[in-house]
Amino acid sequence: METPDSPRPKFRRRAEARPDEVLDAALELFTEQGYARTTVEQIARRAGLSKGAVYLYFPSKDALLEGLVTRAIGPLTGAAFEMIAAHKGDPRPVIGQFLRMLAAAMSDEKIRAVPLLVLHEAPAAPDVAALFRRAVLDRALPAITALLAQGVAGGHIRAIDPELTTRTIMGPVLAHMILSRVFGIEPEGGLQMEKLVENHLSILFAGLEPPKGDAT
Amino acid sequence: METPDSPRPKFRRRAEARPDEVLDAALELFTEQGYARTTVEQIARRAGLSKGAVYLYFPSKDALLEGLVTRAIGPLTGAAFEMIAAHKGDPRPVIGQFLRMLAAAMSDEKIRAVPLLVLHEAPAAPDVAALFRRAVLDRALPAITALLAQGVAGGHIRAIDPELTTRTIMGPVLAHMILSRVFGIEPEGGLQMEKLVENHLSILFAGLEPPKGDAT
DNA sequence: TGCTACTAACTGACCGGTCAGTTATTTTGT
DNA sequence: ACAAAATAACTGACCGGTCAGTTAGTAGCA
Repeated sequence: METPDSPRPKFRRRAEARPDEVLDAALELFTEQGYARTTVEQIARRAGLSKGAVYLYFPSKDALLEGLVTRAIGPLTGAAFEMIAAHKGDPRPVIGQFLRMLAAAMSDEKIRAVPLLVLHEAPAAPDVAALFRRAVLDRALPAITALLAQGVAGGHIRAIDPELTTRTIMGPVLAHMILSRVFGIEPEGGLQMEKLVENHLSILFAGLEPPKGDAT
Repeated sequence: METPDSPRPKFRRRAEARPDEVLDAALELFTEQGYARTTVEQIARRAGLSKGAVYLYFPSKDALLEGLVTRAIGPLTGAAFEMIAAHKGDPRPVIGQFLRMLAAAMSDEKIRAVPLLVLHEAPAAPDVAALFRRAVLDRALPAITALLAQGVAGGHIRAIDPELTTRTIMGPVLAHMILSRVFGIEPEGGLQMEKLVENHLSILFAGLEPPKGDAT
């Protein structure tokens, strides 16, 4: 967790961004081997440090995992989620934007590595899982649910269950990412996250089309 | 893996199903704590045995994990998958059947525990992940893809990408299961796997409806 | 029925290795 | 010279796997 910048170190022997370098190394190794099979010594070596130096920046191995998650969720502001939840009118364009953004993020290895890591280590690290959940899922899912409910109320989409439909919207992207990473399953010719999203959206939008003759 | 029945033991002190009991205990503990944090001693105790006795039935801790997966995928026959792939006509009823069956299976904790375990331990146990992949995913996904391709060719559904659409079909069920387990995220009032599937199918089927005026 | 011989099933102490975390010491920048 | 930064050697706990020995059941025989 704490990247100790508060007690600002007057100078640093080599770089100034040591904690970040350590986290980068840890993320790589955790991703390759999992948390339990990665030793602090390995992390230190990859970051170009000795084991002891790692403990200068992080109080424990667990703190590295926690630090990775807090670093990843840091940039997430509530603003985007609130915009989604507050949208009036046909929700589909917003859903499209959201999914394309999500897909773009999940195509970047550096970004998707953290959620996948949390996924793998959740049973052994429930605190970290809860942290991630609160920062990400507990904000994203209700926003989409509200968006859908508003769309149903306004007659812009069919009368589906807003909460369950969030799964229909996001599930394919998540599943695609997880299957490709965990089992190496990919369509011929790469991950094709963009094509997946477009194909999915075309089905989804058609499936949400309200029946002819209405408008509240 | 090997449950040694071949050299049939003339008699057994207590039950005959000791290896199964050990696997049950292992599955519970692996699910609760993850593989790495579970000790063989814990497994033995929960199965009502000593650690040494576990090694009478399984050559290593890894073999327990492998044994769980082989036990789980044993009942899977190729017949069901072949039936799906060979179906002629509108694929939607078959997709509905398939998803409802999948949902029912994933509602049973004993059944879904194994895929989730594989998911968590895949980076540390690539062999086991590959085993699961070959037995399950490499059979299910191509079957659905073939079913969809046939449906498109016959004009029963819209001209979507068959391979990518498998993700739209299965993703929500998988994501729902994973989110609920990993993060404890559930809709109000339980997992509602059945309701999720019905809601999903209604959107999906409408989204696959072919445009008016065709039929090959 | 009761005794002996036999063995499958099981136990728990132990060994060897690993690794998170600590500390005494050295290096480096100012 | 001094202190921050970093190191490398070390410690102690933990755990997978082994094995010599114990227990509880069966079989055969009288």
